[in-house]
Amino acid sequence: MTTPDAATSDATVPRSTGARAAGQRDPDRRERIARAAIEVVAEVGVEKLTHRRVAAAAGVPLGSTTYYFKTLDDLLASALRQAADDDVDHLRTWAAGLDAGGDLAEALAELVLHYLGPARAQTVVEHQLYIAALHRPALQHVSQEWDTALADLFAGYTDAETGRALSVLFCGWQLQGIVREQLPGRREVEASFRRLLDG
Amino acid sequence: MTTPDAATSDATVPRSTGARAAGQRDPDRRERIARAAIEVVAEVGVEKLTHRRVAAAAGVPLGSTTYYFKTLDDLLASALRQAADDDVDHLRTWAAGLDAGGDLAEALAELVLHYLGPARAQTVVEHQLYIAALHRPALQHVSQEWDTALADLFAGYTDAETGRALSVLFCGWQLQGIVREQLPGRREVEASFRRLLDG
DNA sequence: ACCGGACATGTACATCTGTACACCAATGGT
DNA sequence: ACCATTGGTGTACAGATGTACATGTCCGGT
Repeated sequence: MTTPDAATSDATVPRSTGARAAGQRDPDRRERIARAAIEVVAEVGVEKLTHRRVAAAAGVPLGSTTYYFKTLDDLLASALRQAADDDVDHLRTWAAGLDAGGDLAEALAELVLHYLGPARAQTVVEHQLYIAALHRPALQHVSQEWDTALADLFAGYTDAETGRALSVLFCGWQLQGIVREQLPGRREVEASFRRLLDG
Repeated sequence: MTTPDAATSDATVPRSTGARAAGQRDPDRRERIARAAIEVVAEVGVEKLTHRRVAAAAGVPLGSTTYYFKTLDDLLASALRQAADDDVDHLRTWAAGLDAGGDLAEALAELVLHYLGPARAQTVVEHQLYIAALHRPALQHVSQEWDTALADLFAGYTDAETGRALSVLFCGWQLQGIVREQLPGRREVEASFRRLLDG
């Protein structure tokens, strides 16, 4: 990220002959760029997302970013959609690995701590998506789908209304935990979920 | 907001004589500018916050914004601090007006709906603050204070841990409600709070 | 009456940004 | 063997932006 060497063109050197390795097909390029954009958002925030930064992070020239994404908003939207999809996938595999007889409150607490610890970057991006969607109608549908998926997933173990309540509490823990340097206690998180489940 | 007439200088007209009404003291200026910044954040988001936009919204020349706030980050930080303070004030008066024998779950549900309806702009700004703080250490302290105040307030009616849980659920409802066009049902919100309280 | 300093403003400027576009390279169909 | 199409890249450019600063204007102290 702190290496402004490659892909920071805009210089006026005519580059003697042709480009180095142009014309080679690279089918993953588009996705690589989108994923680099996610990385940038996680590290510096949406407000600092620029074509050039993404290009540097992806290791591609500036032109590539505008070739695959007509506009910056387009790039942002694709990146956040990608991030949301990845996240839902992750949640589904989590659910699949959840053993049926286990304690749901305990599992939820663990999940919260996972998202605030090892997967912190993912959580950060997810919340940036939420906020970005406030002023970008094209993204509202994406973030709504995300928390609907969350509620549906949780509802599978209880009922629709409880599922929604769990997802709300879950989001709350994520939001409050993400800004604090100290993580909430596992016991307390678990207890809060249990209260919703026992009600 | 859609009137880009005054204070959009940067033109090259030498403005015949001196400025119109310069030198006049205006003690509220600083605060007016900060409040205009809040307005801008609410309307277009943090990523579009610029000196010029704030100047236009506040009805002051560009120079004023850099006079009172050395840097843009400084302006943003002051604005968000201001917003958080206003919000805490609002919460305290809400608490003061809450009659002791009343139903807390009902009151909380009403509060949530208030923040998603009439006071939607305030909620939007509050969440932008949260997200902005992620990459701005100077702001982390502000957002932490805000949700601590929330938890303490709620704890006054129950106990510390319940207060925290209520604040988490409260934030969750705010976050999920802010992106949806349809508000959550009062009954459902109230029920979720009641579950936490009865646990 | 005078003056130092705070308030306030208009303007200049280097820099960054989004985006357009002309160009080059490979591929696949005929 | 040819060439149209698509993938890929470097560069240019107009506009927006943060910020500095010279200048003007008023107030309070002496």
